[in-house]
Amino acid sequence: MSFSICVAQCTDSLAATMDDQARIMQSIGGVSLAGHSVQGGMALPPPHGHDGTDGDGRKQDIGDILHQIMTITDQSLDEAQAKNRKHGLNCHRMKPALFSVLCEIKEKTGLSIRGAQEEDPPDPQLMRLDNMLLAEGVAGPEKGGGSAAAAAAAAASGGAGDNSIEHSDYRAKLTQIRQIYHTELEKYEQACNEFTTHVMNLLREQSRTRPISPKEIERMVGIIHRKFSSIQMQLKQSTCEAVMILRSRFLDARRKRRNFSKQATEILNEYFYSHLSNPYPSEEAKEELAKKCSITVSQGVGSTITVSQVSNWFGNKRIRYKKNIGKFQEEANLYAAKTAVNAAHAAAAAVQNSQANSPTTPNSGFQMKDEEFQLDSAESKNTLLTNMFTGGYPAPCYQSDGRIQ
DNA sequence: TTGTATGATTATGG
DNA sequence: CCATAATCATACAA
Repeated sequence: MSFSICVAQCTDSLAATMDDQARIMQSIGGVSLAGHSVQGGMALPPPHGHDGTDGDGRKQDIGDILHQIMTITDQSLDEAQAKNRKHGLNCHRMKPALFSVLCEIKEKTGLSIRGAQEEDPPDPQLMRLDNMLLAEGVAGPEKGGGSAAAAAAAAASGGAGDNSIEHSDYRAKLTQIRQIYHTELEKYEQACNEFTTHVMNLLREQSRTRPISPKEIERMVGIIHRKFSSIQMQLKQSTCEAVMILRSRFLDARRKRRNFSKQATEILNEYFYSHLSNPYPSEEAKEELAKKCSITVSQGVGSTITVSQVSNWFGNKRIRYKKNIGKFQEEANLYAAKTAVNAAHAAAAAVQNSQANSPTTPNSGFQMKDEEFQLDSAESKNTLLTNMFTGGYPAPCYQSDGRIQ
């Protein structure tokens, strides 16, 4: 959004408003510029202390003055040109009288103008935008905003609180948006003030020639402020859009799956199968696993792995292992062998042995929560074969109460 | 192109 | 809040 355009818009409409005023004065004042007639109700007051002998000439006189005033208004007070005429006007003997007349007219017309647009209910959309910006941490206080945004993002993503990489990325972008928003807002504020002062000066200047009540200046200021706040609303709107886009991209990125590296999977599997009887790593264990996975992957292409990802992995692994132990048997044996090697530093012969029928071979089942999850050793040995024939799952025997036999 | 593997999300329960 | 189960959506192999 171009700032200068906004100002231009504002200026335009302001000019239009002033134009309107001039027109209103012209039409309501009921004075034809030729000075031929003065309409009924709005008749000019009789000149003080004078009889009407030279009425025609005076009417002409007044008409001239009015004409000059109108011209000044219409010409927006071109300084150099109008100075002399203005001076002349100000010193004119009829000036005070005319001024009071104009004031009176103004008083009457001003009421209807003011009455027409007094109501100014807080725009519901603006409030919505404000609320959203506040909630997203764009409009809030300085550093609290960042954490508020993080909290909002965490809440939106289901509470996975600590995937720092993507989070910091998100936060950085949000901060950027935030900064832009604030600088723009400040610019608008400043421009609004400048413009208001300018207009007020202008009006004050004009008020020496034509009657402008403080109420009217107030009204004008109100108009300007409304204009600027509508511009601000555009800014807020586009900021909201930016935040939404950022967030959806953030969530999309999270949703977009990237497989873990070979090493990471290996580490996780190692832990899983070596703790098969209780595959629930503690918080610390998860942290350690996440760190280990991230380290081994750091020189590669993959991203780092977070604690919540480790949790996801174990959650998926448990359920999938449980659902089809047969499918994981080979893998289980492999990792069992691996851990055996790692733990005991055994000789190659020992490895062969353990692969065949070591006690560490995970056919002993594990405890899932409260449910006992046991597999018959006979069945276990035949699973691969079973799969080859059935091509499907070896019928996990769910009982009516949901337990697995 | 299709089926499977897999990481992430959602719904539900304690 | 954590676990399971179901489901989504993509990566990847065949």
